[in-house]
Amino acid sequence: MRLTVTTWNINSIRIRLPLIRQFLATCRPDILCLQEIKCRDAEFPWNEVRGLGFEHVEISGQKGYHGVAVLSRLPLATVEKGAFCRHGHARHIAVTLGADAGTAAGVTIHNFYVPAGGDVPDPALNPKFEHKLHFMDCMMAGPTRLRATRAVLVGDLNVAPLETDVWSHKALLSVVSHTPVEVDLFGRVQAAGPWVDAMREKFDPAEKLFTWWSYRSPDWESADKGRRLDHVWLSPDLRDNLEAITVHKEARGWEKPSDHVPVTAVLQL
DNA sequence: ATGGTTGTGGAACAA
Repeated sequence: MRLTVTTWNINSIRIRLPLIRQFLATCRPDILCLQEIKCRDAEFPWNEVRGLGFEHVEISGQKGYHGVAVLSRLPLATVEKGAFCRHGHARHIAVTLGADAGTAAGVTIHNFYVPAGGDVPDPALNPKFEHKLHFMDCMMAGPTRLRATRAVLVGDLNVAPLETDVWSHKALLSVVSHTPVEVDLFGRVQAAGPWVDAMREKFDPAEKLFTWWSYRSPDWESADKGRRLDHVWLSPDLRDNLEAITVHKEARGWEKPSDHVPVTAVLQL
């Protein structure tokens, strides 16, 4: 069977429902992982989301900020949330597909929203940056250490690791998301799985590849000062099951867009 | 070096 997984930082699910509908008109993933839903569980548009065809919905929400959700057409067996974050932010949810999910049964999907880290790239001066590093430390080696077998890890990881993951490597060396300390730690988190960078399996690492363009640039497309902050990682046993990756860049140009675009992985299981 | 925009919630904060 084919398993299709999309990750999308939606930047408020309540005002972005029309955009999700627009996306689903051309791409109908089995699993849609959302970040920055920005609502409490009770404020989540449950009925609308079920109306979109996702019968199985798990969310970790909080008031106003952050928040992650997994929307699934396939049955889920287990759900975990709340790990990795010292401050109790809603930044992670993991699901395992149920025994009745065909050959995808037992696959685990981690959905992450790693802290952005503020503006100053110095953990001694900026608590948000220190928290970002701590969060990644927990992903790598914490008590809730990830087990990378039959697993997919997606989300807004808020790090652009490669020189080609930013519009200008030189210009962004001291900009949070692309600093050497973050990139180094990001690499160690990836190696700890170990995890396969699925996007770079399909897109030449020598080519620029972005998933986010700031709102603060009205001419985002012509300026093209993007970054690859959103990621799809696979456990190594699933590397050969990866059929395709799509970066839905067109979504950045839709009406009232998120600043992030969806990324979709197709696995043949 | 600065400022540029968006969302929540109704000021200030996060991104």
